[in-house]
Amino acid sequence: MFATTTELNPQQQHAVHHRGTPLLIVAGAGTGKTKTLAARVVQLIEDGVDPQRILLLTFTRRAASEMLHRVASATDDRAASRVWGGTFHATSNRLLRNFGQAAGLSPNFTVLDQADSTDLMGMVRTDEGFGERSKRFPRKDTVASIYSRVVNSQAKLADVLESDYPWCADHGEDLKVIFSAYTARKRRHHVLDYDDLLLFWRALTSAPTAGPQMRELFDHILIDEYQDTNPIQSDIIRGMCRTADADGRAAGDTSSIQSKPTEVCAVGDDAQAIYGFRCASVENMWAFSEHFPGATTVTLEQNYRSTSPILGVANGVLAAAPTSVGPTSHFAKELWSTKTNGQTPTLVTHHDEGAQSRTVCENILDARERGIDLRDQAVLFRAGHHSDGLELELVRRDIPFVKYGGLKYLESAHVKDLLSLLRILDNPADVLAWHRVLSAMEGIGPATVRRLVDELGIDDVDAATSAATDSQPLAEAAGPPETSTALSRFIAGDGKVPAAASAEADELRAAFADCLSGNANDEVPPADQVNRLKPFCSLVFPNRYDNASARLSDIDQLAASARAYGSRHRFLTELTLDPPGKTSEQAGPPHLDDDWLTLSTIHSAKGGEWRAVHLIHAADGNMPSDMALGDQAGMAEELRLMYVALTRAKDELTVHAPLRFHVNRHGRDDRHVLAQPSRFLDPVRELFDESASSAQPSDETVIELDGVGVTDEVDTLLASLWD
DNA sequence: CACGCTTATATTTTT
DNA sequence: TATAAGCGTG
Repeated sequence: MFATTTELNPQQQHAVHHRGTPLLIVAGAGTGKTKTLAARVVQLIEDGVDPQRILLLTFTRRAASEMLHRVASATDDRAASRVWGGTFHATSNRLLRNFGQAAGLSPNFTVLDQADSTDLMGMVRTDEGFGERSKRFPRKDTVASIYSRVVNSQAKLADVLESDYPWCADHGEDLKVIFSAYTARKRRHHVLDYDDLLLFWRALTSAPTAGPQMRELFDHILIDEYQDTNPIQSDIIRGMCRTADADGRAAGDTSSIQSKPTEVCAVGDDAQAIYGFRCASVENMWAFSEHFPGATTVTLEQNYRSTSPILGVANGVLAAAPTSVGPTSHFAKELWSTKTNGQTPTLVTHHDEGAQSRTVCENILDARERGIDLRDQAVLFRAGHHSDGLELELVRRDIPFVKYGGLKYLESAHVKDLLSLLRILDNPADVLAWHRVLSAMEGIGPATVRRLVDELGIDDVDAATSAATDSQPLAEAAGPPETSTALSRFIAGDGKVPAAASAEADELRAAFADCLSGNANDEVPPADQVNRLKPFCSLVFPNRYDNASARLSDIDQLAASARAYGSRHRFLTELTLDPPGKTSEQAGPPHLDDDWLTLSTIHSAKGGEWRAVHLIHAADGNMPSDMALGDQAGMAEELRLMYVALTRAKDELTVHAPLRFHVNRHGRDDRHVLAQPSRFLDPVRELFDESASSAQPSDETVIELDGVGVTDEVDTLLASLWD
């Protein structure tokens, strides 16, 4: 018997043992959701279900590994490792390697991450000549996000433009051109973006042979964070389920025994739906019993995480939502806790951001004095850049931290440079990667790149990849190098480069050759390839970047992480599907004492919990973000974001609200805006201990303050001249 | 044709 | 800050 099963409360037990009909677990924050889900998997295994036939879909890799870790410690490691666990995207990647051929996909397809697909969109944008239009054309990021929104919401471009991008409405026709060129290019080069992973998976579930085969794979499908799935993901789940009357004999197959229906178990909390911007729709959860007839619902309401005072604030925020906000939750539940004694949460208002940073640092050190390690504390915020000021202060005080969310180091230019080198080796038809690498060299610009791509036949996809595909159907490793003519021709010296680039090009040719020098079954270890490519970087970086040496040492870090992988292809794929969530920028690599503070966006903090939580920038304008004002659905999501943040705290909760902050993130101007603490806190203000920060505004701010004051005065004077 | 300069402009969250 | 677009120089 699973040891902790006995520690489960009746509702949790019910969720673990329920069989026979689809199950929806409505699990409030901190109600032991992870524990319950893990216990259910353990129970399934103990009941004799083949672990391999269990699919556990989670929102992040972190969530999957935590859950499977628990499973492993309750059963045995081998069983746990055979469970299919991971994100929708990672699982799709795995399935498409095997079943993708039914959809005409090469098993060696490359996955583009967000930045890659944005870059590709940018290439298409310029190639299609949208640079020189009379009207200013949307930037590549905007184009890419419109595209993704259209795909994920499955809505018409015109409707998306009207509702979400009104300022781009004029470019509807042009966008169509770009989108189809973008799609054509992806197909041509056997490349999939994140959205494709979902689309292809869904399409395959309704393919005549692959569909039934995939449905045969799993007997149990468990989905975590169901409130944050989008319509495509919902289709996928349904498409992966055997129902009583589908497939089986109906499809005319030979087996005389009809397989039992697949059992689905979804877990979620609609009060914590915070991914609407990614087209997640809580409606999936609300419609669960329509999508899965005969479904049973179990509600978990006992909160094991937070003290009553903290829970009181969180419940209050949710219950007393302002009328401008629509309904926040459809499932009735009231969280309660047995941890009835606890500190009253604190709300601190600050004069400005600098004062907030200093106070937070002091609070953190204070809490540590009281016995709360840094690792038990987190600072949460709405947007990645909200921690900028605090990070400086933390570094100044030598407080180690790790930041989750915001810009990741994989997205920094120099890391992408190196990954592009690997990607060329992996898929010599990857024009995007070639483009990046070639133009990094001295004296090579857009025109030369075009010429080289042409001369080397990089864009000549059939020649470059078909050989690889034919020779290694379904194999794990990438195609043998000698068949990829573009790359081998480059190595052999084809492709004239300008004199200024010849040394760099020679180094690159040699490095590529060395990286490919292993034989087909025994590739050069990926870490060694990274190291071999480094000299090229040291030639090229100084022209490209100011701080070349710092960036070069990041390459070493990359080599270190490559060490964990046996093949380059796997390394690249894992990296795009499961990018390390941490930012590289740290206050020194986690100090000797191995204790560090967590900084995180609220989105990335989902599922986390800490003894002390410091929520910063909780001022109107930031929370809710003023971009959501006027949009009911958006406001509701902002409120749930607040709820998620508050419910991360176990023992101590401090909410900080600076009353002045910059209007523009990158603003070189001194413009500030005055704000109130978040309106979401208004109904629960009496549940807080309120105080005004004693920290003085920083010197710079005083100057800025004067500046603003003086400007106002002058402007008023001027205005009086013509009014 | 590359590259270094100048200008205007945007707005958040992530697999 | 970073991206896009335009312009002048070599």
